[in-house]
Amino acid sequence: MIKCIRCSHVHAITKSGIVRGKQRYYCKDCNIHFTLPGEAAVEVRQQKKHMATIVDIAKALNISKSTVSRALHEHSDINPQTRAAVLEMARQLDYQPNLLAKSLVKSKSNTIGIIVPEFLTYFFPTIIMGAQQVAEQAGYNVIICQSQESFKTEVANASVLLANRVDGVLISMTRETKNFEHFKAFERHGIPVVFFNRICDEMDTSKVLVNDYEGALKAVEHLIENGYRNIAHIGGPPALRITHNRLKGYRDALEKHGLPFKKELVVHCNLSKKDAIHCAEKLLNGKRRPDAVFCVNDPVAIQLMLAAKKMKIKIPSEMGIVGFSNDPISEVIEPALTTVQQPVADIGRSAMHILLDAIKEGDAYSPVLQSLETTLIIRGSSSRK
Amino acid sequence: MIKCIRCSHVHAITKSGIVRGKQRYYCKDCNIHFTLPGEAAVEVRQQKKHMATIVDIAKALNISKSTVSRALHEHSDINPQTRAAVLEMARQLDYQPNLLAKSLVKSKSNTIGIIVPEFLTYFFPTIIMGAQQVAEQAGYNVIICQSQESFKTEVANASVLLANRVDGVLISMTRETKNFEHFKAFERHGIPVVFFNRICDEMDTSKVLVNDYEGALKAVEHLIENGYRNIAHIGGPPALRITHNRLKGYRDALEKHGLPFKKELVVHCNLSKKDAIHCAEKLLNGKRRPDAVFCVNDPVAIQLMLAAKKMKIKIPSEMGIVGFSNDPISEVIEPALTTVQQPVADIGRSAMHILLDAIKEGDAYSPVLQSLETTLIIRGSSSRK
DNA sequence: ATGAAAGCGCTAACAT
DNA sequence: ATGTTAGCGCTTTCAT
Repeated sequence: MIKCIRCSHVHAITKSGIVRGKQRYYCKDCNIHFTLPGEAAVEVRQQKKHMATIVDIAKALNISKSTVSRALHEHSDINPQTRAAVLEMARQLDYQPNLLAKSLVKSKSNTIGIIVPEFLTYFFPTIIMGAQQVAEQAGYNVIICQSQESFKTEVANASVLLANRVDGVLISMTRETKNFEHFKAFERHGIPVVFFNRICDEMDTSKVLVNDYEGALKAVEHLIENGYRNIAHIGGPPALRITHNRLKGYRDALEKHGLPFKKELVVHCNLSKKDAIHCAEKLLNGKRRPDAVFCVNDPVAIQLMLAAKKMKIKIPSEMGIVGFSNDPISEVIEPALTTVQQPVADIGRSAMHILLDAIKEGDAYSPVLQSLETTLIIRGSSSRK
Repeated sequence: MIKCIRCSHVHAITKSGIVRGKQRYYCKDCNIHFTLPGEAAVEVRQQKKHMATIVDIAKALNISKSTVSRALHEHSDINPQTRAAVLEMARQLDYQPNLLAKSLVKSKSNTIGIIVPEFLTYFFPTIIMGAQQVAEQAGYNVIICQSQESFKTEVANASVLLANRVDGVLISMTRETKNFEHFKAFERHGIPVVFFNRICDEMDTSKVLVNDYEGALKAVEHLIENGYRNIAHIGGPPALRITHNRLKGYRDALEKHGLPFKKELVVHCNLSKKDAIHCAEKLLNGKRRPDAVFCVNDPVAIQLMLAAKKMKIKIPSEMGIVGFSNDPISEVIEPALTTVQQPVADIGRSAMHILLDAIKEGDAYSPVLQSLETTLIIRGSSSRK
C-alpha cells in the first residue's frame, strides 16, 4: 500500500494522474500530491518499463555514476575489478545506454539524414544501401526521408532532421524544388550537406553526380551509328540539372554528326509512370514519328517500349530506344534495353564518404564536386547493325 | 584577445583543447583552465555553430524559459503578446527545437524503428512506404535498418533502435534468424513490436501477414486447371513461415486434385538471385523436368523464366510458371508472369496502425494477428487454355 | 582510481 | 500569466 510521504498514512490516498511515466498520488489528509521517490517505483500501468540507467548500476554497486560511465567506456583510469563488476551488473540489469542523453551531452547524434524523392524504383534504394554501408562502418545511423517529389514534404523532412540534430545530410531534391531555404538552414547551423544526383547549384556544398552529359552523348552517338536519323528525346523535369545535362549531350551528339535539332522531338516528363506513358504516346502519335528515342531514365524508356509494342512498332528495326541507369527491368524486357549504366551504389558510398569527411573536418572543410563515369550497355533495343 | 577570467590579462593565455564545442583556454599565470562564458562565445574552428535554445530566446526577451516553452507550445496560460514576441525572436534567432532533449524528458522519441532484410526489390520499399505514410500522419519519424539477411546485423540493428529509444518497432526477420533474444529485449523494455511478412512464432506480439496458404493454393490449382500435371515448387528458406505456408498450399492443392506430391520436385531457395538461378537450373536439368513451377516469389520466378528461355523451353506451352507478390517486372517480362498479388503497401500501413495502437494503449494492449488476402493475377506465363 | 558537481536543452509541477 | 525548480540520462572537469 502507498504511504503518504508526509503523514505516512495509507488511507486517504488516491491516484492523481501520471507524471513522467510515474504514478502520482494525492493524500486527502495532507492535501498534497506526490510521486514515490526511489527507483522507478510504481508497478502501475505505465507503458515503458523502467530502463536501467548508469545510476541504477551505481546504486547497486555502491559506487558513483562517474565510475560506472568510465567502466562502460574502457576509460584508462579504472580498476579492472570495478570494471568487471560494472559490466556484470549492467548485464544483470539489462542496461541499455540511452543514446539520446549521450547525444544531448555531446551535441552529436551520430546520425545521418538522407532525403530522397522516392524509393520505389531500384535507383534510390541502391544509393541508400551504398551510403548506409559506409555510414554503418563509421558508426553512424541513418534516418531516411522520402519527399515523395513534394516540395512541402521535403521542407518538413529537413526540419525533422534538423530537430533531430543529425550530424550531416545527404540530399537528392524533388523535381519541384526551387527555393532552398530549408537546405540553407543546415548550413547556418554548421551541419554539412552533400547533394547527389539531383543537386542544388545554388548551394556551395559538396556534390556527387555522374557524367550525365557524357553518358547522353555516348547514347545518342550510338543511335546515330546504328543508322537512326530522326532521334527524339524524352527528358526529365526542367528544374533538374540531370535534365539539362542529358539534353545537352543529346543536342551535341546530333550536332556533332550534322543532324538537325528539332524542338518538337523533345518532350519533358515529370518522371511519374503516368506522365511517362503520356509522353510516350505523344511522341509515337506525333505527325512525324521518330525512328529512335533517347530517354532520360529506364523507367521512362520502359513505358515507351511498352507503348511502342502495343502499337506494333518493331524494336529495334523500326525504332531504337536507349535508357539511362540500367534498371534491373532493362535486362529482362524484350528486346533488352540499351542503357547508360551509372555506378549507383558508388554514388551513395561516395556521397557518404564525402559527408563523413566534412563532418570530421568541420569548418576546415571545403566542398568537393565528384563526377562518376558512366558506361553504355548495348542491348537489343538499339542495335540493328 | 582573450582575457583571463581571473587576472584579466591577455598574455600567458594558451588554448587547451575544446570542451563541448567551446574553445578552452589556459592562463599560465593563474594556472587555471577556463572557457568563455556567455553565448556560444568563441568563433574558433568549431564544427557546430551554436544553435539557439529556449534560454537564448528567454534571455533576449528577459523572460523565463518556461514562458518561452509555453509560448512555443500554444499553451493556454500565455499572454498573446508574449507569445508573439517569443515567436518573432525564435524566428530571428533561427531557433530549432532540440528533439533529443525533448525526447529525453518525455521518455518518448516519437520515432519508430523498422528492420527489413533488404530493400532492393520492390517489396520491402513498398511496405516501408505504406508504413511511413501512416507514421508521418501520426507525427512519428522512422528509422529504417537493413539487416542484409544477416543475423548479426539484425542484432546490431535491434540494439541501435533500443539505444535510440524508439517508441516501437516493425520487423521482418532475416532468413537465418533462429534466436530471438534481440527481439525479446524490446518486450522487456516495454517497447511494442509488430512483425510482418517474416514473422516470429515464438513471440507473443502482433503480426501482419498475407494469407500465403490460400494464395499458394489458388496458384497451384490454377496450374492444375490449365492442364499442368507435373508441378514443381521452388520454395523459400526453411526457417521462414511463408515458406511453410506456401509449401503447404502447394501440397494441399496437389492432394485436392489427386496429384502425387513428389519430394524431388521441391527445392528450397535462399532468395538471393544467385541461388534462384541455381535452383532454376537444377529443376530444369533434372531427370524428369516439371511441366510447371510455382515459385515462392516473383524474383525467383523471373530467374526461372530467364533460365527456361535460355534453354528454349516454351512458356506457357511447355512449362507454366507462377510467382508470388506481383513485382513490377512480372508485367513487363514476356510472357507476362502469372502471380499471387499481395496488398504490399497495405501490409506496411496495417502493421504501422497496429503498432501505433500498441504504443497508445501501453500495457492494456493485447496482440493482434492480421491476415491480408491475396489475389491471383493470371497472365501469359501459365494460361494455355 | 573514484566521487562530486555542472550542464546538455527541454518539460512540467509548483509557487507566485 | 509568469517564474522557479527539479530532473530526464549522460559525459566530463575538477577535486580528492
